Parts: sequence; structure tokens; C-alpha cells
Amino acid sequence: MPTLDNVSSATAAFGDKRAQLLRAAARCFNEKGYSGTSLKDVARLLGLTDAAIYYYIDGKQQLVYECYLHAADIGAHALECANTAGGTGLEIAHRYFSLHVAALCGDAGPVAIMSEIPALLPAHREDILARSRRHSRQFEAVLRRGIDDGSIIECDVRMTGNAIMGAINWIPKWFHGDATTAQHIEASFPDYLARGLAS
Amino acid sequence: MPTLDNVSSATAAFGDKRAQLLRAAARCFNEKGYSGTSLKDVARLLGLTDAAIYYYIDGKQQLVYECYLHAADIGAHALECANTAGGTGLEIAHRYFSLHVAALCGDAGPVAIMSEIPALLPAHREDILARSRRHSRQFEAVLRRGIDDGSIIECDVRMTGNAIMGAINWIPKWFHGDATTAQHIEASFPDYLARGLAS
DNA sequence: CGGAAATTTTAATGGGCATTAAAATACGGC
DNA sequence: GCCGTATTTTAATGCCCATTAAAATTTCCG
Repeated sequence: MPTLDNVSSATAAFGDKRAQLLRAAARCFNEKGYSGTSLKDVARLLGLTDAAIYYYIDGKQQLVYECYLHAADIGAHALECANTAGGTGLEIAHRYFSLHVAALCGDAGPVAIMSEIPALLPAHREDILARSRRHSRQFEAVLRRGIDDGSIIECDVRMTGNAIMGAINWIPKWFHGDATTAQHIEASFPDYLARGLAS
Repeated sequence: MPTLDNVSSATAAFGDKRAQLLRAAARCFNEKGYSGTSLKDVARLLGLTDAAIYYYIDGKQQLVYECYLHAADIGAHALECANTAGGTGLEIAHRYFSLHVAALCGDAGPVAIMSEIPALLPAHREDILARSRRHSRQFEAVLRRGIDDGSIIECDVRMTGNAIMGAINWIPKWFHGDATTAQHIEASFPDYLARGLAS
């Protein structure tokens, strides 16, 4: 039984299949909710038996946790990249939208919607909530920066951030992986979301 | 055992408690998902036993169905009211945002997020999906009208509509009924969402 | 107060699902 | 072709939950 450490060892197979598992789980969770998907559902997508999943991961709780962790990473990474490139607040926001949306529609996906946080184990829940809050605060900081530099209209950054996060978070609910829709999303979302911010 | 018909009969009590039940269920569903909430969870909110729920409704399936039906009605009604008042496409859209958001935050709520459609019985699912699709198409028609009359910028109405619906649909996920937050939502969302549409 | 209708509870029943252990199979190096 | 390890399956186990029927309680009208 290989551990997580030897991802780069002789067998990339284990790590690969584990990643496949996480993606299959995210897809199921988005369609039917965490509680609504049985491990048998996830297993079927991989051509496996439900019990086989335990070879790759500790249990269902660990599965959601890692899915949510991945989702949080995707968002945090997009915002971080957008920030380091610099520019006005509006430019950073627009770039963040593009990066996050592209990640949601790209190979990293499907990314799990964090829709059943109360179902997490307490320790996991607090971790995920902390990451989620941090991401919101950091995005609000971008908005405030834009207001200060005059690129973004004066607004309630908390509420405007919530609106934007809703639009983005909802994507995995209706986007199911076809490439042409992905293009439409990437072509429309960032522009629309940023237009509502412009001063 | 009163039927649904005598809502206005001697006992408004039955209808009232039934409405309470639907609201409690919507709250639970939004927090923990449909599959994640047991009837005991819903019952506890009302100070009842799980079995008592069956006095008011046929079962869990019927409960979600009616919650989703209510959610669909809220949205359809908001759009209909916004439409009949007339004006440019942009004005109608803005009015619709205000009405829908106010309904989500007001006494009609909590309104259930339609997040576990696959869990519905086939007949219920098709009904809800049809309503959902119709609502989307009607909103896209408003956008097209705005593009035609010049009030709304040229855009992919399908994608822009998806972005907007996401922002609105996500509200019940983080809004939990306090009045001051409701005011902030109603003051921020319609303006932000409409600003992204303006030509 | 008394009794019928309304409301709620207690007490089954059965099914689905996460989880586990042991057995079976696939697979790569020698 | 053979052996040990990796992978998967089969076969339990036990819990939680939706649902139901019957009993108990409340409500309210005469």
C-alpha cells in the first residue's frame, strides 16, 4: 500500500488513480450532493466496487474534505496569481475571474461545490471554513484596492463579493465539461462580472 | 385530517403549520442538503417528532418537491411582476433583481436552493426542470429585449443569465435571516448585477 | 364535564449505506 | 513460469433513516 509520499516514485499509477477518484467524487457531489452520493456511485464511475475506494482513501469524510480542499486551493491560487501580476484593483479582479473560471472549466475539474460544509468532521469543517473566509477577505481587499485607486465603483465589498462568489461557485452546478460551453463561460463571465465593478 | 382545500376554513392552523413545515425543511435543505437532512432534523425545528411530519405531508419526496415548487414560484412571480411594469430591458432586469432578491430575503423565505434535482421522483423532476428552464428562457428574453432597445450591452444571454442566476441562487446558502444583512443584499445586489448589463 | 375530531407519539419494519476483514485476482520483476 | 506485492472483490456487520400502524394525548364544541 503506497503512501502519498511516493507520488513521484516508480508507480505514478496510485497517485493518478487517487486523483481520478477525487474528480469522480466531485462530479457526484455536485450532481447529487455529498449525502446523496453513495460510495457505490463514485465507484461505478471508475468501474470499481465501493469497497475498492478504501484502498485509495480513508473513507467518505476524507473524500469530501479533500475535494473541498482542492476547491479552496483552486480559488486561492487563482486569486494569488491575479494579485502578483499587479495593476489596478479592477484589473486584478478581472484577471482573477478569468483564472478561477478557467480552472473550474479546465482539467483541474470538476471542482466540488462547497455545499455541505456542516457534514464535515469538526476539524475539517473549521479548516475549510477558515480557508473560505480567508479567500473572501482577500477578494474584498482587491475590491477595496480598486475603490481606492478609482478603478472600482464605491460599493459594499462584502455584498458585492458574495454576489460574485455565487456566480462563480454555481458554475459546477450546470457546467458539465463540454469544451464549447467552457469557451462561452470564459468569454462571458469575467467581462460581465468585472463590468459591474467598473467605476 | 383536513385537506389542502380548506386552507380558509375554520382551522387556518393546519395550513399555517404546513407552511411552517415547508420553511423549516427549506432551511435544513439549504444547510445540509436534501439527502443530508433527516425528517428528525426538520421535526426538531418545529418541536415535533419525525413521525408527526407525515400528518402534514406525504413524505420526504413530497416535501422537497413542494419546497422546490415554491422556489420556482418565487422566481417566476418576481420576473412576471418585473415584466408587466414595462420599461427598457435593463429596467425590467433591475426590477426583477430587486423583487427576486427581496423575496428571498423576506417572509417567503427561507427559499430552498434547487441543488439536488436528481433526487426528485421522475415526474417531480421533470416538472421542476421544465419550470427552471422556462424561467431561464424568460429572463434571457428580457436580456435580448434590452440588447434590442440598446439599454443592455451585446452579450451571450445564456452565459450572462447563468452568471446572474448563480449570484441569486447562492444567496440562501449564506444569508440566514438577519434583517440588516437583508438590507445590505437588497441595496447591493440589484445595482451590481444590473451595472454589468448596462451598455 | 364528555366525547369526537385533530394532533402527536411510541414502537415496529425494512432498506440502504459506510465500513471492515479476509479472500481472490492481477501484475511486475527475476 | 514463479513469487511477492498491489489491487479489487466478496461477504459480513451495524447504524441511520423513511415509513407505517396503532395508541396516546390534546383540542374544542355541546
